[in-house]
Amino acid sequence: MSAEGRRLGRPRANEVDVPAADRIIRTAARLFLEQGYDAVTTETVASCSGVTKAMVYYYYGSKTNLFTAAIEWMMDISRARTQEILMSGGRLRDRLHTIAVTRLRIAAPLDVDAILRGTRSTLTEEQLARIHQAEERMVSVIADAFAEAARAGELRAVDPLLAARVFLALLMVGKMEQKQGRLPEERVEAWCTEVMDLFWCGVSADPAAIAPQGVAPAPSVRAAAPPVDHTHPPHPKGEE
Amino acid sequence: MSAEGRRLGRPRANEVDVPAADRIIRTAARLFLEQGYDAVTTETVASCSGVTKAMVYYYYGSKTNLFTAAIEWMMDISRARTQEILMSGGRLRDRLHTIAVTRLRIAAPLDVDAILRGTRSTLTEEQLARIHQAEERMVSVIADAFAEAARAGELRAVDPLLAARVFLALLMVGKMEQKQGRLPEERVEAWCTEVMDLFWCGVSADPAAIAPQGVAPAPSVRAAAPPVDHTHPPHPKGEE
DNA sequence: GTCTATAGAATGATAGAC
DNA sequence: GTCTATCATTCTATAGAC
Repeated sequence: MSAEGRRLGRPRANEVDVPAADRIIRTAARLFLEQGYDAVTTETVASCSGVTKAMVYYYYGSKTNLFTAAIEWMMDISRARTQEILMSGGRLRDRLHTIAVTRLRIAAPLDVDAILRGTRSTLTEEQLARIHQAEERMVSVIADAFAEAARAGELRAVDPLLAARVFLALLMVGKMEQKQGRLPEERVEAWCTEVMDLFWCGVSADPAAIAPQGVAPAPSVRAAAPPVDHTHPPHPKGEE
Repeated sequence: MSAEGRRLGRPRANEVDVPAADRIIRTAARLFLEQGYDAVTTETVASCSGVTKAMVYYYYGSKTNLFTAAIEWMMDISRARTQEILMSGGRLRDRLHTIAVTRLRIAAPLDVDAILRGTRSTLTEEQLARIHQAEERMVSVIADAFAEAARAGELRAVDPLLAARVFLALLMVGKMEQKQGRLPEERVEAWCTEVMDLFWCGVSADPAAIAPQGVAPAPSVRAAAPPVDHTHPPHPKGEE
Protein backbone atom coordinates (compact mmCIF):
# COMPACT_ATOMS: atom_id res chain seq x y z
CA MET A 1 0.00 0.00 0.00
CA SER A 2 1.11 3.57 0.78
CA ALA A 3 2.24 5.37 -2.35
CA GLU A 4 1.74 2.95 -5.20
CA GLY A 5 2.75 3.95 -8.67
CA ARG A 6 5.20 6.55 -7.48
CA ARG A 7 8.79 6.29 -8.57
CA LEU A 8 11.64 6.45 -6.11
CA GLY A 9 13.70 9.57 -5.68
CA ARG A 10 13.02 13.25 -5.94
CA PRO A 11 10.22 14.03 -8.42
CA ARG A 12 10.64 16.49 -11.26
CA ALA A 13 9.56 19.98 -10.30
CA ASN A 14 6.83 20.10 -12.98
CA GLU A 15 5.36 16.82 -11.79
CA VAL A 16 4.31 18.01 -8.35
CA ASP A 17 0.96 19.75 -8.26
CA VAL A 18 0.87 20.33 -4.52
CA PRO A 19 4.13 19.93 -2.56
CA ALA A 20 4.21 16.87 -0.31
CA ALA A 21 4.54 18.87 2.91
CA ASP A 22 1.37 20.78 2.05
CA ARG A 23 -0.59 17.69 1.13
CA ILE A 24 0.45 16.10 4.41
CA ILE A 25 -0.58 18.98 6.65
CA ARG A 26 -3.93 19.42 4.87
CA THR A 27 -4.72 15.75 5.14
CA ALA A 28 -3.58 15.64 8.75
CA ALA A 29 -5.72 18.62 9.73
CA ARG A 30 -8.80 17.09 8.17
CA LEU A 31 -8.26 13.67 9.71
CA PHE A 32 -7.32 14.93 13.19
CA LEU A 33 -10.38 17.18 13.29
CA GLU A 34 -12.67 14.45 12.06
CA GLN A 35 -11.40 11.61 14.19
CA GLY A 36 -9.19 12.96 16.96
CA TYR A 37 -5.53 12.48 17.73
CA ASP A 38 -5.44 8.86 18.81
CA ALA A 39 -7.73 7.49 16.15
CA VAL A 40 -5.51 8.82 13.36
CA THR A 41 -2.31 6.90 12.68
CA THR A 42 0.70 8.34 10.92
CA GLU A 43 0.21 5.56 8.38
CA THR A 44 -3.30 6.84 7.65
CA VAL A 45 -2.10 10.40 7.22
CA ALA A 46 0.64 9.16 4.92
CA SER A 47 -1.49 6.99 2.68
CA CYS A 48 -4.28 9.58 2.47
CA SER A 49 -1.66 12.09 1.38
CA GLY A 50 -0.24 9.73 -1.20
CA VAL A 51 3.14 9.41 0.51
CA THR A 52 4.80 7.02 2.93
CA LYS A 53 5.20 7.32 6.68
CA ALA A 54 8.85 8.20 6.22
CA MET A 55 7.80 11.38 4.44
CA VAL A 56 5.64 12.43 7.34
CA TYR A 57 8.60 12.10 9.66
CA TYR A 58 10.92 13.73 7.20
CA TYR A 59 8.81 16.89 7.16
CA TYR A 60 7.27 16.98 10.60
CA GLY A 61 9.54 15.00 12.87
CA SER A 62 6.91 13.44 15.11
CA LYS A 63 3.20 12.79 15.32
CA THR A 64 2.72 15.37 18.08
CA ASN A 65 4.50 17.99 16.03
CA LEU A 66 2.44 17.15 12.96
CA PHE A 67 -0.71 17.45 15.05
CA THR A 68 0.29 20.82 16.47
CA ALA A 69 1.26 22.18 13.08
CA ALA A 70 -1.96 20.93 11.47
CA ILE A 71 -4.27 22.41 14.08
CA GLU A 72 -2.41 25.70 14.14
CA TRP A 73 -2.49 25.89 10.36
CA MET A 74 -6.22 25.21 10.22
CA MET A 75 -6.99 27.79 12.90
CA ASP A 76 -4.91 30.42 11.18
CA ILE A 77 -6.72 29.85 7.90
CA SER A 78 -10.06 30.04 9.60
CA ARG A 79 -9.08 33.20 11.46
CA ALA A 80 -7.88 34.89 8.29
CA ARG A 81 -11.13 34.08 6.52
CA THR A 82 -13.18 35.34 9.46
CA GLN A 83 -11.14 38.51 9.69
CA GLU A 84 -11.70 39.23 6.02
CA ILE A 85 -15.46 38.98 6.41
CA LEU A 86 -15.40 41.14 9.52
CA MET A 87 -13.45 43.86 7.75
CA SER A 88 -16.02 44.11 4.98
CA GLY A 89 -18.63 46.79 5.55
CA GLY A 90 -22.23 46.59 6.67
CA ARG A 91 -24.01 45.80 9.90
CA LEU A 92 -22.23 43.47 12.31
CA ARG A 93 -25.28 41.27 12.39
CA ASP A 94 -25.06 40.66 8.67
CA ARG A 95 -21.35 40.02 8.78
CA LEU A 96 -21.85 37.46 11.56
CA HIS A 97 -24.48 35.77 9.47
CA THR A 98 -22.02 35.50 6.61
CA ILE A 99 -19.40 34.03 8.92
CA ALA A 100 -21.89 31.51 10.24
CA VAL A 101 -22.95 30.35 6.79
CA THR A 102 -19.35 30.20 5.58
CA ARG A 103 -18.16 28.20 8.56
CA LEU A 104 -21.00 25.73 8.33
CA ARG A 105 -20.51 25.28 4.61
CA ILE A 106 -16.79 24.71 4.46
CA ALA A 107 -14.99 24.83 7.76
CA ALA A 108 -14.28 22.03 10.20
CA PRO A 109 -15.30 22.35 13.84
CA LEU A 110 -12.59 24.07 15.84
CA ASP A 111 -13.49 23.29 19.43
CA VAL A 112 -10.09 23.31 21.08
CA ASP A 113 -11.27 21.43 24.09
CA ALA A 114 -12.60 18.59 21.99
CA ILE A 115 -9.56 18.67 19.74
CA LEU A 116 -7.18 18.35 22.65
CA ARG A 117 -9.06 15.57 24.40
CA GLY A 118 -6.69 12.71 25.03
CA THR A 119 -3.61 14.62 23.93
CA ARG A 120 -2.87 16.57 27.08
CA SER A 121 -0.41 13.97 28.37
CA THR A 122 1.21 13.53 24.98
CA LEU A 123 1.80 17.07 23.78
CA THR A 124 4.54 19.20 25.26
CA GLU A 125 3.70 22.39 27.12
CA GLU A 126 5.00 24.38 24.21
CA GLN A 127 2.81 22.54 21.72
CA LEU A 128 -0.26 23.02 23.90
CA ALA A 129 0.53 26.70 24.23
CA ARG A 130 0.86 27.13 20.48
CA ILE A 131 -2.59 25.67 19.89
CA HIS A 132 -4.13 27.77 22.64
CA GLN A 133 -2.57 30.90 21.22
CA ALA A 134 -3.92 30.10 17.78
CA GLU A 135 -7.37 29.77 19.31
CA GLU A 136 -7.03 33.04 21.16
CA ARG A 137 -6.11 34.81 17.95
CA MET A 138 -9.29 33.41 16.45
CA VAL A 139 -11.53 34.50 19.32
CA SER A 140 -9.87 37.88 19.49
CA VAL A 141 -10.73 38.98 15.99
CA ILE A 142 -14.39 38.36 16.74
CA ALA A 143 -14.21 39.95 20.18
CA ASP A 144 -12.59 43.03 18.67
CA ALA A 145 -15.42 43.36 16.19
CA PHE A 146 -17.91 43.08 19.05
CA ALA A 147 -16.14 45.72 21.10
CA GLU A 148 -16.19 48.08 18.15
CA ALA A 149 -19.86 47.45 17.47
CA ALA A 150 -20.62 48.14 21.13
CA ARG A 151 -18.86 51.50 20.83
CA ALA A 152 -20.86 52.20 17.69
CA GLY A 153 -24.07 51.45 19.59
CA GLU A 154 -25.02 48.39 17.56
CA LEU A 155 -24.49 46.09 20.55
CA ARG A 156 -25.34 46.15 24.22
CA ALA A 157 -22.40 46.51 26.57
CA VAL A 158 -21.80 42.77 26.87
CA ASP A 159 -18.37 41.27 27.52
CA PRO A 160 -16.96 41.05 23.97
CA LEU A 161 -14.81 38.04 24.76
CA LEU A 162 -17.74 36.18 26.24
CA ALA A 163 -19.98 37.08 23.33
CA ALA A 164 -17.34 35.87 20.89
CA ARG A 165 -17.06 32.51 22.63
CA VAL A 166 -20.82 32.18 22.71
CA PHE A 167 -21.03 32.97 19.01
CA LEU A 168 -18.46 30.28 18.21
CA ALA A 169 -20.30 27.81 20.43
CA LEU A 170 -23.45 28.37 18.41
CA LEU A 171 -21.59 27.48 15.25
CA MET A 172 -20.49 24.25 16.88
CA VAL A 173 -24.10 23.41 17.56
CA GLY A 174 -24.68 23.71 13.84
CA LYS A 175 -21.68 21.52 13.06
CA MET A 176 -23.05 18.86 15.37
CA GLU A 177 -26.46 19.07 13.74
CA GLN A 178 -24.82 18.53 10.37
CA LYS A 179 -22.80 15.59 11.60
CA GLN A 180 -25.84 13.87 12.97
CA GLY A 181 -27.74 14.41 9.76
CA ARG A 182 -30.29 16.81 11.15
CA LEU A 183 -29.12 19.80 9.10
CA PRO A 184 -28.86 19.21 5.35
CA GLU A 185 -26.93 21.63 3.18
CA GLU A 186 -30.02 23.37 1.80
CA ARG A 187 -31.25 24.33 5.27
CA VAL A 188 -27.95 25.82 6.46
CA GLU A 189 -28.91 29.31 5.42
CA ALA A 190 -32.25 29.17 7.23
CA TRP A 191 -30.71 27.57 10.30
CA CYS A 192 -28.12 30.33 10.54
CA THR A 193 -30.82 32.96 10.29
CA GLU A 194 -32.73 31.38 13.14
CA VAL A 195 -29.70 30.97 15.36
CA MET A 196 -28.39 34.46 14.66
CA ASP A 197 -31.81 35.74 15.61
CA LEU A 198 -31.56 33.85 18.89
CA PHE A 199 -28.08 35.19 19.49
CA TRP A 200 -29.08 38.70 18.65
CA CYS A 201 -32.44 38.92 20.41
CA GLY A 202 -32.40 36.15 23.00
CA VAL A 203 -35.32 33.94 23.90
CA SER A 204 -37.28 36.30 26.11
CA ALA A 205 -40.87 37.11 25.28
CA ASP A 206 -40.52 40.43 27.06
CA PRO A 207 -38.74 43.04 24.88
CA ALA A 208 -38.02 45.11 27.98
CA ALA A 209 -36.34 42.21 29.74
CA ILE A 210 -32.89 43.71 29.31
CA ALA A 211 -32.12 44.29 32.96
CA PRO A 212 -29.48 42.71 35.19
CA GLN A 213 -30.84 39.82 37.21
CA GLY A 214 -30.39 39.20 40.90
CA VAL A 215 -29.36 35.70 41.87
CA ALA A 216 -32.21 33.29 41.48
CA PRO A 217 -33.32 31.34 44.56
CA ALA A 218 -32.07 27.80 44.09
CA PRO A 219 -34.66 25.03 44.37
CA SER A 220 -33.60 21.97 46.29
CA VAL A 221 -31.42 19.74 44.18
CA ARG A 222 -30.63 16.13 44.90
CA ALA A 223 -29.10 13.52 42.67
CA ALA A 224 -31.54 10.88 41.52
CA ALA A 225 -30.23 7.33 41.85
CA PRO A 226 -29.98 5.59 38.48
CA PRO A 227 -32.23 2.54 38.48
CA VAL A 228 -30.83 1.12 35.25
CA ASP A 229 -28.45 -1.83 35.19
CA HIS A 230 -25.58 -0.89 32.94
CA THR A 231 -23.52 -4.03 33.26
CA HIS A 232 -22.71 -6.41 30.46
CA PRO A 233 -25.73 -8.62 29.67
CA PRO A 234 -24.04 -12.06 29.73
CA HIS A 235 -22.60 -11.47 33.18
CA PRO A 236 -24.52 -11.75 36.43
CA LYS A 237 -24.63 -8.87 38.90
CA GLY A 238 -23.40 -9.78 42.33
CA GLU A 239 -26.15 -9.53 44.93
CA GLU A 240 -25.53 -8.15 48.41
CA MET B 1 -0.05 -2.85 41.29
CA SER B 2 -3.87 -2.77 40.73
CA ALA B 3 -5.70 -3.82 43.89
CA GLU B 4 -3.11 -3.91 46.62
CA GLY B 5 -4.10 -4.84 50.11
CA ARG B 6 -7.23 -6.65 48.99
CA ARG B 7 -7.60 -10.27 49.93
CA LEU B 8 -8.38 -12.91 47.40
CA GLY B 9 -11.89 -14.29 47.02
CA ARG B 10 -15.32 -12.77 47.27
CA PRO B 11 -15.48 -10.11 49.98
CA ARG B 12 -18.02 -10.34 52.81
CA ALA B 13 -21.13 -8.30 52.08
CA ASN B 14 -20.53 -5.97 55.05
CA GLU B 15 -17.02 -5.20 53.82
CA VAL B 16 -18.02 -3.59 50.52
CA ASP B 17 -19.00 0.05 50.73
CA VAL B 18 -19.71 0.49 47.05
CA PRO B 19 -20.12 -2.59 44.84
CA ALA B 20 -17.28 -3.15 42.40
CA ALA B 21 -19.48 -2.75 39.30
CA ASP B 22 -20.56 0.67 40.53
CA ARG B 23 -17.05 1.81 41.36
CA ILE B 24 -15.90 0.68 37.93
CA ILE B 25 -18.59 2.50 35.98
CA ARG B 26 -18.16 5.69 37.99
CA THR B 27 -14.42 5.68 37.50
CA ALA B 28 -14.78 4.83 33.84
CA ALA B 29 -17.26 7.64 33.21
CA ARG B 30 -14.98 10.18 34.85
CA LEU B 31 -11.87 9.03 33.02
CA PHE B 32 -13.50 8.67 29.59
CA LEU B 33 -15.03 12.13 29.84
CA GLU B 34 -11.80 13.69 31.00
CA GLN B 35 -9.44 12.02 28.58
CA GLY B 36 -11.40 10.40 25.77
CA TYR B 37 -11.81 6.79 24.74
CA ASP B 38 -8.38 5.95 23.42
CA ALA B 39 -6.40 7.70 26.10
CA VAL B 40 -7.99 5.60 28.84
CA THR B 41 -6.82 2.01 29.17
CA THR B 42 -8.80 -0.73 30.87
CA GLU B 43 -5.83 -1.13 33.19
CA THR B 44 -6.20 2.51 34.27
CA VAL B 45 -9.90 2.11 34.90
CA ALA B 46 -9.20 -1.03 36.91
CA SER B 47 -6.47 0.40 39.11
CA CYS B 48 -8.36 3.66 39.69
CA SER B 49 -11.36 1.59 40.79
CA GLY B 50 -9.25 -0.54 43.10
CA VAL B 51 -9.91 -3.74 41.16
CA THR B 52 -8.07 -5.80 38.56
CA LYS B 53 -8.52 -5.79 34.82
CA ALA B 54 -10.24 -9.16 35.08
CA MET B 55 -13.01 -7.56 37.14
CA VAL B 56 -13.63 -4.97 34.46
CA TYR B 57 -14.04 -7.69 31.86
CA TYR B 58 -16.19 -9.78 34.21
CA TYR B 59 -18.73 -7.01 34.66
CA TYR B 60 -18.59 -5.20 31.35
CA GLY B 61 -17.29 -7.68 28.84
CA SER B 62 -15.31 -5.31 26.64
CA LYS B 63 -13.84 -1.85 26.59
CA THR B 64 -16.42 -0.60 24.11
CA ASN B 65 -19.26 -1.90 26.24
CA LEU B 66 -17.80 -0.33 29.35
CA PHE B 67 -17.53 2.94 27.49
CA THR B 68 -21.10 2.82 26.26
CA ALA B 69 -22.44 1.92 29.68
CA ALA B 70 -20.43 4.64 31.40
CA ILE B 71 -21.51 7.42 29.06
CA GLU B 72 -25.12 6.31 29.12
CA TRP B 73 -25.06 6.14 32.92
CA MET B 74 -23.59 9.59 33.24
CA MET B 75 -26.09 11.12 30.81
CA ASP B 76 -28.99 9.52 32.60
CA ILE B 77 -27.85 10.90 35.94
CA SER B 78 -27.40 14.33 34.47
CA ARG B 79 -30.79 14.18 32.80
CA ALA B 80 -32.50 13.11 36.02
CA ARG B 81 -30.91 15.96 37.93
CA THR B 82 -31.88 18.46 35.24
CA GLN B 83 -35.42 17.16 35.14
CA GLU B 84 -35.76 17.56 38.89
CA ILE B 85 -34.75 21.19 38.73
CA LEU B 86 -37.06 21.84 35.81
CA MET B 87 -40.00 20.37 37.68
CA SER B 88 -39.51 22.72 40.61
CA GLY B 89 -41.61 25.87 40.44
CA GLY B 90 -40.70 29.44 39.56
CA ARG B 91 -39.76 31.26 36.41
CA LEU B 92 -38.04 29.23 33.70
CA ARG B 93 -35.25 31.75 33.64
CA ASP B 94 -34.44 31.08 37.29
CA ARG B 95 -34.63 27.34 36.87
CA LEU B 96 -32.24 27.52 33.93
CA HIS B 97 -29.87 29.55 36.03
CA THR B 98 -29.94 26.85 38.69
CA ILE B 99 -29.25 24.17 36.10
CA ALA B 100 -26.34 26.19 34.74
CA VAL B 101 -24.74 26.68 38.15
CA THR B 102 -25.29 23.05 39.09
CA ARG B 103 -23.79 21.72 35.87
CA LEU B 104 -20.77 23.96 36.09
CA ARG B 105 -20.17 23.06 39.73
CA ILE B 106 -20.39 19.31 39.55
CA ALA B 107 -21.10 17.84 36.17
CA ALA B 108 -18.69 16.76 33.47
CA PRO B 109 -19.02 18.12 29.96
CA LEU B 110 -21.41 16.02 27.92
CA ASP B 111 -20.70 17.01 24.36
CA VAL B 112 -21.59 13.83 22.52
CA ASP B 113 -19.68 14.81 19.47
CA ALA B 114 -16.49 15.31 21.43
CA ILE B 115 -17.10 12.19 23.46
CA LEU B 116 -17.50 10.04 20.39
CA ARG B 117 -14.54 11.43 18.52
CA GLY B 118 -12.29 8.58 17.53
CA THR B 119 -14.71 5.88 18.60
CA ARG B 120 -16.96 5.76 15.57
CA SER B 121 -15.07 2.92 13.96
CA THR B 122 -14.74 1.00 17.22
CA LEU B 123 -18.25 1.09 18.64
CA THR B 124 -21.01 -1.00 17.15
CA GLU B 125 -24.04 0.65 15.58
CA GLU B 126 -26.11 -0.41 18.54
CA GLN B 127 -23.69 1.14 21.03
CA LEU B 128 -23.60 4.40 19.09
CA ALA B 129 -27.38 4.44 18.98
CA ARG B 130 -27.65 3.95 22.74
CA ILE B 131 -25.44 6.93 23.42
CA HIS B 132 -27.29 9.11 20.95
CA GLN B 133 -30.60 8.13 22.49
CA ALA B 134 -29.32 9.00 25.95
CA GLU B 135 -28.36 12.41 24.63
CA GLU B 136 -31.72 12.93 23.02
CA ARG B 137 -33.45 12.14 26.30
CA MET B 138 -31.31 14.81 27.89
CA VAL B 139 -32.06 17.47 25.27
CA SER B 140 -35.73 16.58 25.27
CA VAL B 141 -36.39 17.35 28.91
CA ILE B 142 -35.05 20.86 28.35
CA ALA B 143 -36.86 21.29 25.05
CA ASP B 144 -40.11 20.24 26.69
CA ALA B 145 -39.66 22.88 29.38
CA PHE B 146 -39.03 25.48 26.67
CA ALA B 147 -42.14 24.46 24.76
CA GLU B 148 -44.22 24.77 27.89
CA ALA B 149 -42.77 28.17 28.76
CA ALA B 150 -43.52 29.34 25.22
CA ARG B 151 -47.16 28.31 25.68
CA ALA B 152 -47.19 30.16 29.01
CA GLY B 153 -45.91 33.28 27.26
CA GLU B 154 -42.58 33.42 29.08
CA LEU B 155 -40.66 32.67 25.90
CA ARG B 156 -40.79 33.79 22.31
CA ALA B 157 -41.94 31.21 19.81
CA VAL B 158 -38.45 29.86 19.15
CA ASP B 159 -37.78 26.26 18.15
CA PRO B 160 -37.62 24.54 21.57
CA LEU B 161 -35.19 21.88 20.39
CA LEU B 162 -32.86 24.48 18.95
CA ALA B 163 -33.06 26.60 22.07
CA ALA B 164 -32.28 23.56 24.22
CA ARG B 165 -29.19 22.74 22.20
CA VAL B 166 -28.05 26.34 22.34
CA PHE B 167 -28.53 26.39 26.09
CA LEU B 168 -26.41 23.26 26.49
CA ALA B 169 -23.77 24.73 24.20
CA LEU B 170 -23.49 27.76 26.48
CA LEU B 171 -22.80 25.46 29.41
CA MET B 172 -20.00 23.88 27.44
CA VAL B 173 -18.47 27.29 26.94
CA GLY B 174 -18.40 27.59 30.72
CA LYS B 175 -16.85 24.16 31.10
CA MET B 176 -14.13 25.15 28.69
CA GLU B 177 -13.49 28.37 30.55
CA GLN B 178 -13.09 26.37 33.74
CA LYS B 179 -10.74 23.89 32.14
CA GLN B 180 -8.51 26.63 30.86
CA GLY B 181 -8.40 28.32 34.22
CA ARG B 182 -10.28 31.41 33.20
CA LEU B 183 -13.30 30.72 35.40
CA PRO B 184 -12.53 30.03 39.07
CA GLU B 185 -15.15 28.45 41.30
CA GLU B 186 -16.10 31.71 43.02
CA ARG B 187 -17.01 33.40 39.75
CA VAL B 188 -19.23 30.60 38.45
CA GLU B 189 -22.38 32.17 39.83
CA ALA B 190 -21.64 35.55 38.26
CA TRP B 191 -20.62 33.97 34.98
CA CYS B 192 -23.87 32.05 34.77
CA THR B 193 -25.83 35.21 35.42
CA GLU B 194 -24.07 36.98 32.60
CA VAL B 195 -24.47 34.14 30.14
CA MET B 196 -28.09 33.54 31.05
CA ASP B 197 -28.68 37.21 30.43
CA LEU B 198 -27.11 36.85 26.99
CA PHE B 199 -29.20 33.79 26.28
CA TRP B 200 -32.36 35.46 27.47
CA CYS B 201 -31.97 38.92 25.98
CA GLY B 202 -29.47 38.52 23.15
CA VAL B 203 -26.75 40.99 22.28
CA SER B 204 -28.78 43.57 20.41
CA ALA B 205 -28.73 47.17 21.55
CA ASP B 206 -32.15 47.67 20.02
CA PRO B 207 -34.93 46.31 22.28
CA ALA B 208 -37.33 46.30 19.35
CA ALA B 209 -34.99 44.19 17.24
CA ILE B 210 -37.14 41.11 17.57
CA ALA B 211 -38.14 40.81 13.95
CA PRO B 212 -37.33 38.11 11.40
CA GLN B 213 -34.36 39.01 9.25
CA GLY B 214 -34.09 38.75 5.52
CA VAL B 215 -30.98 37.08 4.18
CA ALA B 216 -27.98 39.33 4.50
CA PRO B 217 -26.09 40.23 1.32
CA ALA B 218 -22.87 38.21 1.38
CA PRO B 219 -19.64 40.18 1.05
CA SER B 220 -17.03 38.63 -1.18
CA VAL B 221 -15.16 35.87 0.63
CA ARG B 222 -11.81 34.48 -0.41
CA ALA B 223 -9.47 32.26 1.52
CA ALA B 224 -6.29 33.98 2.59
CA ALA B 225 -3.17 31.95 1.91
CA PRO B 226 -1.31 31.02 5.10
CA PRO B 227 2.17 32.52 4.97
CA VAL B 228 3.46 30.63 8.00
CA ASP B 229 5.86 27.69 7.69
CA HIS B 230 4.48 24.88 9.82
CA THR B 231 7.05 22.20 9.04
CA HIS B 232 9.42 20.60 11.50
CA PRO B 233 12.28 23.01 12.32
CA PRO B 234 15.29 20.68 11.73
CA HIS B 235 14.11 19.92 8.19
CA PRO B 236 14.35 22.31 5.27
CA LYS B 237 11.32 23.20 3.20
CA GLY B 238 11.69 22.63 -0.52
CA GLU B 239 11.48 25.81 -2.56
CA GLU B 240 9.84 25.97 -5.98
C1' DG C 1 28.98 14.53 -7.42
C1' DT C 2 26.41 15.75 -3.73
C1' DC C 3 22.26 16.64 -1.57
C1' DT C 4 17.19 16.12 -1.37
C1' DA C 5 12.91 13.83 -1.54
C1' DT C 6 11.27 9.66 -1.54
C1' DA C 7 10.22 4.40 -0.50
C1' DG C 8 10.56 0.10 2.10
C1' DA C 9 11.53 -2.49 5.92
C1' DA C 10 12.98 -3.12 10.89
C1' DT C 11 12.38 -2.19 15.80
C1' DG C 12 10.38 -1.61 20.20
C1' DA C 13 6.71 -0.51 23.16
C1' DT C 14 1.96 -0.46 24.39
C1' DA C 15 -2.46 -2.20 25.35
C1' DG C 16 -6.72 -4.90 24.35
C1' DA C 17 -8.41 -9.63 24.61
C1' DC C 18 -9.06 -13.70 27.07
C1' DG D 1 -0.58 -13.32 33.39
C1' DT D 2 0.16 -14.30 28.42
C1' DC D 3 -0.58 -13.64 23.60
C1' DT D 4 -0.83 -10.78 19.81
C1' DA D 5 -1.93 -6.84 16.96
C1' DT D 6 -1.07 -2.22 16.25
C1' DC D 7 1.46 1.77 15.96
C1' DA D 8 5.14 5.40 16.61
C1' DT D 9 9.59 5.84 15.40
C1' DT D 10 14.15 4.64 13.06
C1' DC D 11 17.21 2.87 9.60
C1' DT D 12 18.75 2.18 4.98
C1' DA D 13 18.59 2.46 0.11
C1' DT D 14 17.75 4.95 -4.25
C1' DA D 15 16.39 8.10 -8.10
C1' DG D 16 16.78 12.40 -9.66
C1' DA D 17 17.51 17.63 -8.97
C1' DC D 18 21.07 21.04 -8.90
